[in-house]
Amino acid sequence: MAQSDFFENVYEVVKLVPVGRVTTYGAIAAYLGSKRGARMVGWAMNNAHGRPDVPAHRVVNRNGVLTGKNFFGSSTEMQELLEADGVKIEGDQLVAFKECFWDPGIELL
DNA sequence: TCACTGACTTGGC
DNA sequence: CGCCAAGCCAGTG
Repeated sequence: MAQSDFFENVYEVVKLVPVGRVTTYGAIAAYLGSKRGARMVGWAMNNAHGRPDVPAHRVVNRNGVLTGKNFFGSSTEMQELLEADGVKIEGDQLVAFKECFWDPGIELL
């Protein structure tokens, strides 16, 4: 395994996120079986930098805020990528986040 | 081997 | 309504 099955699992879920949709750390963590393990998802995203196939910009916190935008090349790069996907951002926060939310535990069910 | 940290979440004050 | 503290999992020092 590259890093861990946990990380690989997170990558696959994020890669499965359709364009124009977003998911949350908690949703992925819950999908993996660890609701509180949302932190690990963020950690996986950090490792995701070596995975260009993993659109980490489509992963936000439960509030729909681009928490990890600072981890990107530019603080606005995450927002630009999301807007390019067709998502609207306002004040580092997702607009109509509920409508754009993509839950793997439901969509992939 | 133990301890700390971290892109979160939830609850309490 | 806003801030603080605790919990969880895995990786790195």
